[in-house]
Amino acid sequence: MPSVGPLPQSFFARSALDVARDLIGCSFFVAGVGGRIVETEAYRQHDPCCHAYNGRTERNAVLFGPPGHLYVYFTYGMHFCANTACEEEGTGAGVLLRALEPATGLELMTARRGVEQPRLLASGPARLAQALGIGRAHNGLPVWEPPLALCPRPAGAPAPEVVTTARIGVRGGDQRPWRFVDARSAFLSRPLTRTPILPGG
DNA sequence: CTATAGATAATCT
DNA sequence: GATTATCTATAGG
Repeated sequence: MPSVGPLPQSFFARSALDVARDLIGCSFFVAGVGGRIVETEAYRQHDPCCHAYNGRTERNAVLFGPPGHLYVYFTYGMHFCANTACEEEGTGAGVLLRALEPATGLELMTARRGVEQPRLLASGPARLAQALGIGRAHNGLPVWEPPLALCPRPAGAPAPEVVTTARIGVRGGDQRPWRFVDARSAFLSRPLTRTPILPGG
């Protein structure tokens, strides 16, 4: 019998690289609003681009906590972004949720975002957070309990073609191939044609 | 199509 | 005081 429940905590107790890759094609919902994940980025503790690189602080504490809890941060004076904490407790690693294909709650997402085109609803980490209504109140919540839900790809749904590129907007223009995308998705924050495919990941 | 400026405030040095 | 895992609007080719 196929499992139909949410992803268990053990899913996140692995390398952020593996989690980021395996999250492509899964679905994420906040209070029933969400869709299919098409873009993620991995951040590991000893990578200078990771918020946990300089050690634990009040802001990044969730990254060092148990895996599978949501790390929400505020940046540029106006944007929230959401990650799932990964690897074992005490390790500062996570996966940034960068884009999803809207599936449920289209009307609410449209109202929150103030745009009409489905392409612009959740194609980018701050857009995704705004569309799903993610804010400080969600920081630290486990993703397998309401109001959050992170569900595996339905049995029978085709496996996505996952491709890796450099991460977007990171300091130093770091070129590690730690961005994971569904190569056939039309809902990426940046098209693959402008983000050269890198080997490995 | 690409490039760049401006918004705007928590966080960290 | 500097920086920021971004987004939008606008200007230019």
